[in-house]
Order: sequence, then C-alpha cells, then structure tokens
Amino acid sequence: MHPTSDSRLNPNMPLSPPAADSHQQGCVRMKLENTDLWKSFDRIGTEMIITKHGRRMFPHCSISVSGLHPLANYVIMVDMVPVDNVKYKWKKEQWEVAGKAEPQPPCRTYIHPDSPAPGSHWMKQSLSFLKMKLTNNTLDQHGYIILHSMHRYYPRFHITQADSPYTVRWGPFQTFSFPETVFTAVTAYQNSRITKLKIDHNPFAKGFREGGTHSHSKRCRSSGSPPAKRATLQKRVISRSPPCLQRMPSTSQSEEAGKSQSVKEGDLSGWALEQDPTESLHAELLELPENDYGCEEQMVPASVPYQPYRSLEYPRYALPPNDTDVAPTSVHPPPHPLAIPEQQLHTSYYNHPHQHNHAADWSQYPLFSYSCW
DNA sequence: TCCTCTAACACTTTTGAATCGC
DNA sequence: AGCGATTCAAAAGTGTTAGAGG
Repeated sequence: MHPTSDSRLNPNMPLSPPAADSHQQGCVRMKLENTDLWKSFDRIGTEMIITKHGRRMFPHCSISVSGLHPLANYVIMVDMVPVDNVKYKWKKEQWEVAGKAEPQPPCRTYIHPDSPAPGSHWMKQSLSFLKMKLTNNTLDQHGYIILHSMHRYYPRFHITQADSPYTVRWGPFQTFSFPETVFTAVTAYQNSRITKLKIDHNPFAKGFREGGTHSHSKRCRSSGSPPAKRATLQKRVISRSPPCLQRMPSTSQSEEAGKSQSVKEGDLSGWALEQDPTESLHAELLELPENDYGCEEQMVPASVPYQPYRSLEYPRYALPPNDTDVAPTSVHPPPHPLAIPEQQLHTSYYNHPHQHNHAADWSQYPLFSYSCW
C-alpha cells in the first residue's frame, strides 16, 4: 500500500507530495555514524550516566538517513527501549543480575529538533541527537528521557512522514536500532575501562585528563586558571576557521530556529513526549500475527508486542534491501543478554532466537504520550 | 556493611552578545 | 548601515569523589 493510501485511511494525516510514491518507506535506510566509537564502548559494556538534572549520552546518537523523498516532510525521533526485564549490579568487575526490573518510568520520545523537515534536509548530513538527555528523575519536567539506573536500554529511531509532530501519530513509522548502542544506565560509572574510554574520547572530560587534576581535583587544585583560559581562546580561534568542524551548523542553527518556532507554533521539536506506561491504548493490537511485523523494525529486533502495534499502521511496505549499514536483521527480539556468555553478549546475541517472555514489559513502550495529542 | 545516589568540585567546551574592521 | 570576523564572559557539560541514605 502507498503512503497516499494511508492518508485516506487517516484523514488527519498530512498529504505527501504525489512524487512520494516513488520513495516508499521500505527504501529508507539509516546508518549509525560513529559506529567505531560505539563498538569500542560496546566491547567493554557501554554505560551511560543518568542524573537527576539530565545527562547527555556519550557516545551520542548520530545517524545518517537515505531513501527519503526530498520534498516530503519527515519527523525523526528516538526513544529508549529496555533490553530485558531485570536490573543489574556491578560486582567483581562484571555485571550481574540483581533482580527483577523496576516498574518502567514514563516512556518519552525525543523528537529531533529539526523536525519536521523535508527529506532533502535529513539526507543532507548526519543527524545528531547530541542534546538528548537522560535522567533518573521520574518527575522530570524538562522532557528528558527517563530511565532506571542499573537497567539496560537501547535507543530506537523512528522516521515518519509528517508535517508536524502533532500529526506523527497518524503516519506510518519506520523504525531502526543498532546492536552496538545497547547500554546500561548508571548514576556513577562502574567499569573503570568505560571511564578511561570516555575520558579519551569526550572533550568535556579533558578537564580531568589534562591540567593535572585528574582523579585528584579536590586535593590538587591547580592555581593556573588564566593559562587555561588562554588555551581555550587559542583553540577557539583555530576552530572557528572551519565552522563545519566545530559542530553541525544546520543542526545548531535549525535547532535554535526550531525552538523559537516551538514557541510560536507549539512545535514539539526537541522535546520528549511522555507516555504513562500504564496506558495500554494499543493493547488490542498486540495479538496480531508475529509474521506481520518483522520487516518494520530493522537491524535490531524490538519487542514483540511493540512491533505489531506499528505494523498495523503500515503492514504494506516491503523489507528494505539488505544493507551493509545495518546490523543483521532478525525478526526476533533479543534473548536475555545474560543467557549468553558475557564475551558473546556484545557480538552476537541479537542474532539468537528469542523466547518472548518479556512481552508484557515491552508493551509499555509505545511511541508517544497520548496526552500530548 | 554494601550498594546506590547526589552534590560539589575543577576544568573544558559551547554559546551568544559585544566589539571591531572592512 | 550592513556584514563577517573576533573577543570575551557566562553557561553548559564532563568525570571524580565524599558523604548521605536505604
């Protein structure tokens, strides 16, 4: 079925340009940009700090997209999905299961600040979710993604044709995820190897690596603040020369534009949408045949109950062609990570068949907060 | 006692307003 | 006057650590 048919099914769905027919959702491809960095962390066991006031991810999510219609508007968003229904603890230099998972916090979806934007914009350059923040504060008012500490998650990216975040609900989704982006949410780093890796790669952590205060900042305070300032200025002058290397220009600029637009038009760009996990609006959809959803979420299989929910909205698109950009595709959700030896965990467990024993928990992760619509 | 979480810390990077020069 | 480049200060962001709390 074609997107235009969707519009007929859902009167509120914005009409796409006629030419969009030639760019079916099934052709959409997504690539994780900083794969090597993610894999470096993944080999050790990625940990993401979450704080009460929100913490950015590192490595951050950066993707590139292709196969979109250049003129059609799309909304791109990301949410976090629990890998399993257990919580972990760090013991004897490794992660161990510490019991059943906490009840899931309100599910939030972070919409890329540029949304909505035409396909040409999304395909022009890689998309950064740098400003997305993670928190463990279930009462958070900033719209950050709420996670539980000591639980494992992975980011899941969604693309849908929509002229406004408000109309996303009615559109067909294409969902992507990447096996190397699985991480454990923590309030303090547990694995010292992760700490070292972050300090090596994260520029903000240089304050602890350089200046001689690393690990002893409180006891060995350096008195040379002015020299540090000079160094900063020199670096800035240098970095100004190639602006494209400082940050993603269009991202930051359009981000600001998006913010001002959000004030004017109530745009939800850059904000997370919240869903009370106790809501079960799509519960009736969870009984769909499993083979109806396999092609929709690519790369990493997601929760069984989640996929049928979306597959109902767009069961007509063909599987995207095999692409080296993506991880091995499987129609099965991942098995329990701990059912696999630790050394295999990060390399192959997504290819393992899965027993669908976590369906109820995963079904708590719909895409949106219905209270927002 | 152990585990988890929080806040303060020192430092770097980012951001945006102000200033300067053409 | 307008524009782009540069400067500067404030804000934001980082990992570490001690201490609080369960």
